[in-house]
Amino acid sequence: MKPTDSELEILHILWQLGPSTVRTVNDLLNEARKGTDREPAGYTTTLKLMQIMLEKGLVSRTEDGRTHVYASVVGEADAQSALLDQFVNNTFRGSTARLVMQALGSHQASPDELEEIKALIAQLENNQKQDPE
Amino acid sequence: MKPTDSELEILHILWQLGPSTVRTVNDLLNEARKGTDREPAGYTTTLKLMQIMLEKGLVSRTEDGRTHVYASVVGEADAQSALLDQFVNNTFRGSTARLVMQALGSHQASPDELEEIKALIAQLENNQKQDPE
DNA sequence: TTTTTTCTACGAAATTTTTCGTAGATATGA
DNA sequence: TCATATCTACGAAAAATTTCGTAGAAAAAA
Repeated sequence: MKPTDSELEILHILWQLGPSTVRTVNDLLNEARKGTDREPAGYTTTLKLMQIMLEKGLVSRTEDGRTHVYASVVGEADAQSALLDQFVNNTFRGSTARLVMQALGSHQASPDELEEIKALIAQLENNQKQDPE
Repeated sequence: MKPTDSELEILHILWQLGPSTVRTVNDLLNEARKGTDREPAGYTTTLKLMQIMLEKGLVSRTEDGRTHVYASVVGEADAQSALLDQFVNNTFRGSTARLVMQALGSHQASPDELEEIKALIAQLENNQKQDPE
């Protein structure tokens, strides 16, 4: 299921920190919002959001005494992959190549990053030759 | 300004068709929705959305007799670039490289597309050498 | 023990997005 | 002409998302 923007914000924190309490998530959330135009979120706001995410199955939780510890159900890479899929469809009409071109063209990647990407392409091409299904 | 999902759906049609009437947009919208799980949109729904987009400055319009002809104010590439920016920030914490890796890794690109991308990288590297600002 | 702090649950207000019904004007067809 | 179809404007309902206040339980501090 597709997380909303706020939900994604929380998932990021869970991915970074691993299983966390609402308090921790809320603190980091507001830390991250400093310097942006977003207002800090109240504690119960974050709590409510995480409860909703639990209902949706986006996160799981375990009890640790009185407090609840939440964890993301999906891994970061899987979620990114799914979101990327939707984004490519929505915004680039399904063309991965156009996305990549746009990304490399208008947003600078460092020489190191370019090297990494080149290496990946080389590897992909290799697989295609050796493993042509 | 950031278009909502529905607004983006309409922008896609305007980009494909160029300046269009509400009727045309609505027809294509519903055509495109066939086969998906989205319900077809009523005419006045699309009309209202496009009026709101006009207020927001996402589209412009001219009168052709009794009907209005709407056009996207931003070009597709510009819009994609802006959306990509947000998406990279939201979903990949700002790392273009990780986005590209993920895109190439889990979503297949054809050999031709890989060639294109390689060419682009070569060009970028060239520019970096010649034009080191 | 008493007060203060820190949790969760929950309802509901506020906001944003999406949908549509109705009214009135203009064109089109019988 | 007269009915029918097509358009815009507009208000407002419906749905989804975000925000927060309050209440009550449990823990921590005084």
